[in-house]
Amino acid sequence: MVDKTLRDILQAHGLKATFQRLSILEYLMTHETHPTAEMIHADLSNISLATIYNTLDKLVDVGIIIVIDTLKDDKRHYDYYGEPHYHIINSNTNEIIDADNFDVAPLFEAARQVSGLNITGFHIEIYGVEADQAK
Amino acid sequence: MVDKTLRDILQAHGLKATFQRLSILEYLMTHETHPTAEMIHADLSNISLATIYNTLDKLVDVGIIIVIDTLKDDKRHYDYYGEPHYHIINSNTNEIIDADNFDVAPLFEAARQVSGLNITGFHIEIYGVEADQAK
DNA sequence: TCCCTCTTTTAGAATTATTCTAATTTAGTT
DNA sequence: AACTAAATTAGAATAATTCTAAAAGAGGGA
Repeated sequence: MVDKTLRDILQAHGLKATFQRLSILEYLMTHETHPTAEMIHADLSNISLATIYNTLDKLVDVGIIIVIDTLKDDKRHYDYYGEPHYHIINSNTNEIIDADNFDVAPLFEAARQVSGLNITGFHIEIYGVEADQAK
Repeated sequence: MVDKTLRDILQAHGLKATFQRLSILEYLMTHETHPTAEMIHADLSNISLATIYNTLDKLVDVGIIIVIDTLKDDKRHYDYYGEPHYHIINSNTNEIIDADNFDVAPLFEAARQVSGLNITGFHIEIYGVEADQAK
């Protein structure tokens, strides 16, 4: 049934449900680690690195996952994006916290007013430091 | 006097005011193109590419400029960040629009509540498509 | 169920943006 | 004017990501 759900998610986005895609999607849905391609490859070592990259690209294209590439390590991190959310990044540790306690509707409206575009998505990263070393 | 202001900006952030840094900072302040290191190097060809990268890193570190690396071209784009603002990205054209008609204070407060961190900055990118091709 | 076709996967090579190195120059101070 | 730590530089090195072209697999139709 997990498998069924995963198939449904892929097919709803027009992607064939291959073993590799099911594995990678499940991995992203069950890990809160915001992994890189290499990290996924280390755990799913029976899937080639090229396929990891190909699949991640596809999942990003259809909007199932998103990329975080603002970390200091210069690698792309991936995040399952079932529910839209924003990220809080601890600049001391590079830890990424998922959060959704903010309504983006007013921001969308502001962006629409400025640009005239139909808004399709967002990426928000908030940076912070541990409170006792703020200054 | 422009030069004076540029020196002041650099020195206020603890950076020596070299010819190269003055040139690159002025370039970023006077171009709305959100250029890459290569684009800057193409225009300021008397400055070595290594120095362009070094200088951009320094300017990012002290917060004078920010990086946009969510574009499809897989290159880092840089943006003078004199006044905090957010970005609206036209997914059809990759055009980046600077906007500031949104108060981030409530978002900062939400992030502080979730994380307990002292919030130091933000990165917001809103994606959109031209209205007549939204669906 | 069994083809058929188009898509996906794969290993390894290739690419290229960015970083590193070590030598030279420079900014800012004494 | 001299000093010293910091900055610049050319070119080599790195490594994340992309490409290639051959093999395997998914899913629809008969």
